[in-house]
Amino acid sequence: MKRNSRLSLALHTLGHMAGDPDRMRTSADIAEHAGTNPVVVRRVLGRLRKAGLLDAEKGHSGGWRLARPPQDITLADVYLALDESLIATMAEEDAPNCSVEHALHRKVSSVMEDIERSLIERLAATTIAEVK
Amino acid sequence: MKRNSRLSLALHTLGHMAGDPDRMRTSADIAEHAGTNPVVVRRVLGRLRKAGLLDAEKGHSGGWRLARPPQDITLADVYLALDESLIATMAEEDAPNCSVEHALHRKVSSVMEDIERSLIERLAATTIAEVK
DNA sequence: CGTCAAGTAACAATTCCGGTTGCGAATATC
DNA sequence: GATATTCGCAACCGGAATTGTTACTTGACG
Ligand code: FES
Ligand code: FES
Repeated sequence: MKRNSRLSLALHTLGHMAGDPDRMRTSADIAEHAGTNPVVVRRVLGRLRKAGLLDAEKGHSGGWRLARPPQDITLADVYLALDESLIATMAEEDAPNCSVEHALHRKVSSVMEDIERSLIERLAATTIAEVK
Repeated sequence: MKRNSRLSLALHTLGHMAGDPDRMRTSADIAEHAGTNPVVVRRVLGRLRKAGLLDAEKGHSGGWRLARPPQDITLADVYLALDESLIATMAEEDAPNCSVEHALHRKVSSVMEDIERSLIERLAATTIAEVK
């Protein structure tokens, strides 16, 4: 349901980087490769940097590089770094007095949490070094 | 203004209806109960009608009613009737020549499909008669 | 025939997201 | 030190999607 190209961009870039981990790439290079804008690249990759997946350096010969060996970065790491559940969360409780609404919310939320856990488990089984 | 308030509205209404299945409710009643607009209600419930979950009748003493006993309507029925996956689908393939993108897409899509199946399975285990 | 309610189309308001521009901060090269 | 390069960040624009609203048509009931 989510219309989000951020995960695609992040995975694509990391998958590319995994093929030559020592090379430094600028946001302009990455943007051209991915068909988007350097600022968008920095927005997305910035979250991966804060999560410790990437390092960024400014100035001449600066750019982006993997912060860890590619076989130590799983798809779940990327998913969690972006902090945007692909699983829709239920709306918050509006009518706390009604048992129907309460039971529904609890039920659906519980299912969603299980599903999200399961998704992360599945994503954690693959590293970006395996997707080339 | 939450994205995806349709499922909430649908489940809330059906849960309410399950408590007194024979009573006929107008979209105006339902809208007031749910804090929204009658047209919105008809939009959402119309999908459930097309899926065979609800019956609607026009004119005097018309309105909405469950088409089946509440214990025969599962949360999965509602979810599928609305046809809006809570699970994000991967973007389309843009670079068919690149093995990295292709492998990524296949991997993530496969995980997502499994997760969606699992979600429907979980939702199918609960009927709207059980959430009161 | 008159009333009520669903069905539907059209439009406005809101939100979300990617794209874009601009500028400041940091760092390498000269 | 001056200059060029690159990230960081804030602000804004434009398109897409969703919800709310108005208005009208269709059909059923008394
Ligand atoms: S890694 Fe980008 S198109 Fe192949
Ligand atoms: S508030 Fe609607 S069924 Fe309780």
